Amino acid sequence: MRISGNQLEALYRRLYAAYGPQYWWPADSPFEMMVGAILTQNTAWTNVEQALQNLKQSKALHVHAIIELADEKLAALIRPSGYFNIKTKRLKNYARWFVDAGCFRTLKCLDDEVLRRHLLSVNGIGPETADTILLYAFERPLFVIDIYARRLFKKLTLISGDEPYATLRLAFASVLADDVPMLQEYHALIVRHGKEKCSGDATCKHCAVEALISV
DNA sequence: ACCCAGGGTCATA
DNA sequence: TATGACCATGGG
Repeated sequence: MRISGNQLEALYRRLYAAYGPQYWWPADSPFEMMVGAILTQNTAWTNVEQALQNLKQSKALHVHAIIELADEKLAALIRPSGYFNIKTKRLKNYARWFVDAGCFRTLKCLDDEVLRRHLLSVNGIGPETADTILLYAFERPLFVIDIYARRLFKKLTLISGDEPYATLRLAFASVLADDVPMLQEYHALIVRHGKEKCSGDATCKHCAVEALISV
């Protein structure tokens, strides 16, 4: 694994030039963002949109509604997002933790690493979900390593792709600027790029981004 | 019909 | 520490 700040900045500029700003995370509130982060685990976002829409229509997209709603009712609402029984438990675990921890008013005052540990203590919140919540709901500076990031950096031969999450996280953290808007945009662009298909002609954005990076 | 998607937990060795 | 099974819908 050999990652340099210059390479990461060059890649960011190339992604931004190709796709422009993505305006992530798509959510009307921080709490909706956190719910979406759990629902999208190993699931296509289009499925999550359906589930979020169901929750909105039932006025259930609120901490207390999640806590009070019967498991069967909640599971039925989030059904389109898949793994609905597991995700029902995870949403409830998270909502209870969030209230017990004092909601945003208290949580936003915690140090980055303390808050991260706290998030990871919730059953159902792993490193990726915790980091997306930290970056987009709590606006903490960090680089999210998801499946798209692994694929892209592997393709660019900057990583092997099977490094543990902690290894990649520390490697990126040591090299990237603590620029929250940039880091939010960076992750969004990587996902956007991952979904983009090759157009087949010379104007292909996908191929332009993946061309060799000269530092 | 098959494959995978904006992961994480738990049991096993 | 490191694999493997499991969870489940919807779109290509």
